[in-house]
Amino acid sequence: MNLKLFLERQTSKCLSELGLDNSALVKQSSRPEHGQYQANGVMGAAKKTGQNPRQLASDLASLLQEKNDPNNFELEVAGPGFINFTLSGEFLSKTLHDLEKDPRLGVSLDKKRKILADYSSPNLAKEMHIGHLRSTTIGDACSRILEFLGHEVVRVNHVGDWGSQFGSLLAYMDKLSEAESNLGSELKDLELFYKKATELFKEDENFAKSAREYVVKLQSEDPQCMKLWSQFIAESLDHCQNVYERLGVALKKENTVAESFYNNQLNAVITDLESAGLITLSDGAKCVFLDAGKGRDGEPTPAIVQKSDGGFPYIATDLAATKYRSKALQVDDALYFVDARQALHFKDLFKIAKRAGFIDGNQNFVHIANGIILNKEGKPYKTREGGAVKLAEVIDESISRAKLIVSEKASEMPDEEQKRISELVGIGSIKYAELSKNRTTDYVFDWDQMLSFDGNTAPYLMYAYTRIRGIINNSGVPSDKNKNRFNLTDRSEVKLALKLVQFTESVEAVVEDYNPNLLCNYLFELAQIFMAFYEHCPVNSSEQATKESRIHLCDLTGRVLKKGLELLGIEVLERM
RNA sequence: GCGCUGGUAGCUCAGCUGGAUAGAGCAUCUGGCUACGAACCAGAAGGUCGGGGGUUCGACUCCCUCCCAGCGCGCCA
Repeated sequence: MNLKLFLERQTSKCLSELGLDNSALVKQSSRPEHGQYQANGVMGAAKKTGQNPRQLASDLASLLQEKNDPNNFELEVAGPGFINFTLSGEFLSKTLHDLEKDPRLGVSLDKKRKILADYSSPNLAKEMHIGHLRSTTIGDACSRILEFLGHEVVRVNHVGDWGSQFGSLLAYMDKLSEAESNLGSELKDLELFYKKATELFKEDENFAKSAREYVVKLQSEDPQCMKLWSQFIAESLDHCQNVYERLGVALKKENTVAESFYNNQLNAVITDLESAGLITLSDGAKCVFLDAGKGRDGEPTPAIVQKSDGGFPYIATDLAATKYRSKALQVDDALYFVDARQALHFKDLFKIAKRAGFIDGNQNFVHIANGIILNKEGKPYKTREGGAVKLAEVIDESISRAKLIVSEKASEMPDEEQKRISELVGIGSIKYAELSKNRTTDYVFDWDQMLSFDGNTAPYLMYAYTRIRGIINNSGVPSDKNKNRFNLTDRSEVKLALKLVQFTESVEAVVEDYNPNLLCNYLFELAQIFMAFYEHCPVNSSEQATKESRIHLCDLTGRVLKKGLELLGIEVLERM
């Protein structure tokens, strides 16, 4: 049961019986002295009708008492008109007992929707770097959570596999194959490959000429060119897939729908825009003028959907994608997990798509913007200039740092197990570092910070889990559920119990605006509360009834931690 | 020039549709391993929430203005 929702409904119902249609605005209390939940809506409601807020709060409290089982919670009217709720131990214990029997841990299913999640979406011309981490981890976590809530999630990796940037790469491949170099091994380091190709482009006239010709060949789908291109793309996709697998990201190759997939739909898109009367010809380019945008010169700026040379800029591809997602896939929602610099692009894109009838009014196409990762100087990494830390490198470094600690703290464990622990701790740390931050703010990349294993980090949560497993394994108590109710006597038991029943509140909060950091906050707080409980309340040395109640509390905490971390895409260990 | 983000403790960040005395982590200081696992716990210290106005019972949150930083704005993706 969602306690917050329960109290909100009860209170709002009573409020409306008093003739007021305001929401009760029930929230988790800001401080323990104010109970466990508080209703903030009374003051606003009183203001509307000119009543005395204290009086209204007190009337409302009486009505609430009357309509509810008096054994459920105590009420207190406080301050200018707050109502504070304190749940009874028995009510909490009962709620917890229900939670224990529920494989979904109190999280109910939503009305099912078909939701497309477009995330990661790297450019295949280059190796994945640190900048791709946000979209990838946030998109993945949100997808997992939406699935858990019962939605059909269509994962899409909209990779960049087309455009003029491939000219140099293909020309370089051509050059290498002529020189009979080992193309395969050259391609292993995509970053270096890209760098060499761009350098040649700058320095070598002939090469530059060849590169430009390859752009044309690519557009006309020249067979020899397409062969090289396919080889390159396959190599690059393998690289991405390798990163996803190492990171434990649920993207599969079959989730890839590359830009080139839409090539044969682009002309139709332009025709659609023309028949919708949206196209204006300007300097030979086909443009859509939107009311809002003004450029540097104060003139309205168009979105160019077809260049004067007949080529298509990426908004054309994206328009084709919205149409495809809407009409062919028939999604209810489409979430684009892409960095905030694209905000204007998506604003234009969705506006045009709506006007052209690609998206209908019931569909939500929305840009879930994430902040960008900055370098030490506080500047964004420029993809085109390179220099961004490779994602594969971050993974390697994190695992090797974890290895160092594991070999020190768990030297008695077999090498295989140490290796496995290092991997999960290393990967978990990276993902948690990313997910626990607010999605929208930019942050400076720092090795030590991202790969820290102390405090509010993945290892802390994983460690809490191993402590729980340790207790349970030593307890000798069989893990059959449906036991008696919890016996919550110590304050730290009550705190833990309350936190556990709030799991559903945090999961639901995430999808309200796609903020996985809210779940991270919750899990960290849960682990902290558990740690305090662990210090205060002996489990296995307590007398039988207390021991059993506490074992169940531990077990439930473990289940919530495991589930929560799983929703973030992080695995737990039995010991570490 | 216009637009979009953001500015909270020494550092990195939370702060949930306006709610009660602004919270964590790291770093610093003090205490705790013959103890269900010290990747931990208990405690201390640390703040004009960028500045200034305004709205109201109440503002980190909403409005205005200014300052600072980053990003975006006609043929790159």
